[in-house]
Amino acid sequence: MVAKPDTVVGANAERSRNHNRQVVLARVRAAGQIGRAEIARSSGLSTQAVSNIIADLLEDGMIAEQGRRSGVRGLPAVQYSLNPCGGYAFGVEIRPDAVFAALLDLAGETIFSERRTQTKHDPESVTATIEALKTRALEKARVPANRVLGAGIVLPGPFGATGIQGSGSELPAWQQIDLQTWFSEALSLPVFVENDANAAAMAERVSGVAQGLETYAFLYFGTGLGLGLVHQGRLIRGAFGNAGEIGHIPVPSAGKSVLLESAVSRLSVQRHLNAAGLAVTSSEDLRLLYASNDPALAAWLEQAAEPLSAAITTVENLFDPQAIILGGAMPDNVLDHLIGAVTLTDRSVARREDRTRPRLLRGASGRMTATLGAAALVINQAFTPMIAVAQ
Amino acid sequence: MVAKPDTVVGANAERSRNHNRQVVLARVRAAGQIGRAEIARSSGLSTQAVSNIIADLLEDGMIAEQGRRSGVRGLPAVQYSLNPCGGYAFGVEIRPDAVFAALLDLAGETIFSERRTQTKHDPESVTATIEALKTRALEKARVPANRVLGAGIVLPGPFGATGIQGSGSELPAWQQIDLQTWFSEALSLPVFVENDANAAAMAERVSGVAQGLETYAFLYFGTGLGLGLVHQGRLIRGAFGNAGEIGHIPVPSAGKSVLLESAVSRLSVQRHLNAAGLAVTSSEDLRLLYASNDPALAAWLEQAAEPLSAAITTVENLFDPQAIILGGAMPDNVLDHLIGAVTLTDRSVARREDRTRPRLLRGASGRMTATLGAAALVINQAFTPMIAVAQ
DNA sequence: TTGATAATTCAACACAGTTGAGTTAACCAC
DNA sequence: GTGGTTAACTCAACTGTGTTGAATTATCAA
Repeated sequence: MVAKPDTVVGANAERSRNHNRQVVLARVRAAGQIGRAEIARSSGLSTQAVSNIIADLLEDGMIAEQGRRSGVRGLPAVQYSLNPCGGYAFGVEIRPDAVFAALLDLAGETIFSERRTQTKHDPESVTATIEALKTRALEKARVPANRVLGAGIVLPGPFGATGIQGSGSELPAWQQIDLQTWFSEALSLPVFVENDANAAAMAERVSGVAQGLETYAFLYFGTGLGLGLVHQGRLIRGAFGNAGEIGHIPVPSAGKSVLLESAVSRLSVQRHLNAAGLAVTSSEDLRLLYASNDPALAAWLEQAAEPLSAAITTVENLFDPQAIILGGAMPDNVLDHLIGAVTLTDRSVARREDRTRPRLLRGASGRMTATLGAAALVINQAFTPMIAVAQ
Repeated sequence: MVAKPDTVVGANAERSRNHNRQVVLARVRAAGQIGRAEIARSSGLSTQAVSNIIADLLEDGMIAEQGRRSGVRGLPAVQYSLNPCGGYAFGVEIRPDAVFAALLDLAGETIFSERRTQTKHDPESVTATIEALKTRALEKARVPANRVLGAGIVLPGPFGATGIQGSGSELPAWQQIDLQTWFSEALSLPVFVENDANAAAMAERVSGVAQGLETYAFLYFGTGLGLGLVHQGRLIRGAFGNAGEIGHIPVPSAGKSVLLESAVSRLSVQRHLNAAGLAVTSSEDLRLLYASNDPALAAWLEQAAEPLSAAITTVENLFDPQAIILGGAMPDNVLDHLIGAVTLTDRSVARREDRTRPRLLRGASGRMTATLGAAALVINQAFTPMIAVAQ
């Protein structure tokens, strides 16, 4: 994030109402179908208050009536559920060579996505592409502009004090820019800026395998290796917005200590395969290579197991998540192999009797994870009540 | 924590007011001295609202008037500051052999502390000791019972679904108990239950070296080795309340991968010294041993540097804290040595130009850290606005 | 001395949630 | 079926809390 720390502010009528709308919306979303009285019970609001808010949300098209529930005594409760077309989120992922965009509805469904190659890297050119993509998305999906709740912008971290942080970036002009303000003005929308791993984590929560999870971690294969940490439905960004740089942690590998990234990452596997004379550029290449039982890839996977296991153990014990998700720029079959190859130690707080879910999951969103995640930031925000958060 | 997840609830007049009181109180505390208009500006409330709340807080004795500020144009602002005797927090640490208790005032000053040896370990006996300690604390410090804001109870984690989790604990009876309810009834106070590392982290925030920090980590030498994670002023507990089990992470040590706890912990140093024929039981023993340049201790410190450095690097990169604090059951000279021996890598998100603080700090609260932390949980809570948090 | 500046208060007001009584529609037992 | 029970829901009066804008006050600066 752009080091603009969330700031707690005071409550007033307007902010309270907003907060309560989000509380109600979150309950509707979590339940799928729910009646007003039940929302009231679980939210600490009176039925009357919930009734008023529900009327509001209905009028705004955010929810829809679903008939009455029967089978129990008493007046059957009118059920409500999310209205997917009640709001949309625009997501953008800026990569070195291209810009990806996606439009999601409230339910997290992708209703538009597109990739644009990007040769010019100055802020103005990239922004122009993004504006064009926004226009096109709304047109193709026939979504009125005022239904768009916000835009998420994803770019590889880590971030500096304001813009993107140096470290070999070819984009010095970006470093001077307050990204949130910049894009907010360009798109006339509330904007959320995030790194790829964090966004990917949110993507899984909004439409992937992390639905219903509140506390989990996402190990993201991207440029490097990142970890998105979600705690009680909120991203953990650290003091300077650079939490989750898991690629930089030391892990054991065949009797030596190495950086995780050097043993387990997209770059690592590519180097390894190159050394074996194999040119691999896309995830599809990797998928086919794995399917053909390539020995060089098998060797890489073999060496990756130990450091990856160590990293997983570390995350489990430091963060105690409900699950750890693996995803990003790796084909599903490779991810599945890695998940199978990880040694889960018993000496972990994640080892418990009352567990109902696997400790490791494969991400559902594939190659577009981070782009969907950009939009997911907006969706998630619509369901995350929090009085306060300046700007 | 006792796996009772914080739940966001709806806002109403009463909860909003409470929230706002805490927002104002937090501003007063952070500033030391501050006027109403300034609070209003920084909190998003109107001056009038702040005025009303300040009047409330004054009446409750939580703050005190401090004269007017001059030197600028306009009506001089009346300054307010915390009134230390406006509220007190009772903290209890339950150890296998003893019970520690402390009473802190609002400013975080310790105004009472005591240790009681505990031979009986059943819930009733321990609770009786705690009740006795509470009575004695209030008497000795001349604090009226209604000024006590709450009690913090600290016991070594990890916790199970309800009570303490097994793992060799001699206290099976505790496992069936909902600790928060149990102690809340016994002490007639709001109660916060936490593990030692988390409590220790809070102690530093309320009266130690973490004052003013919002996001940091505390490496706690206790029974094992724990990590208290504070993110934006709130503890990170993980999904099941067992985040921070850093003792279980694999780290490199002389070409092998070991668990951090086995190389860096109180138990580890004791075993090492025992093997060298040295009997060490207290921190004071260790302090003297270090002061006398004992070669066995030096050897232990030597071997601890590599694994500890790896752990520090891991925490920095996963969590991106403002600082990492070392403390707990180790004498200051040993902690200082360890801090000096850690290799801080440049390949860390913690390496930044705009840094004003050391990356590593020594905890200020010594041996009582966790006990003070128990009380600090209460104090911190009084300054942490959050609409919602069921029970 | 006078004007500018900024904190503070006052009083009317608006907003949102609460309360308690009353209504409605289903289930259940006879 | 009939009538009692249950629980969701609505209505209308009410309450608590923050906001607004004008008036007041105290200091600085020219």
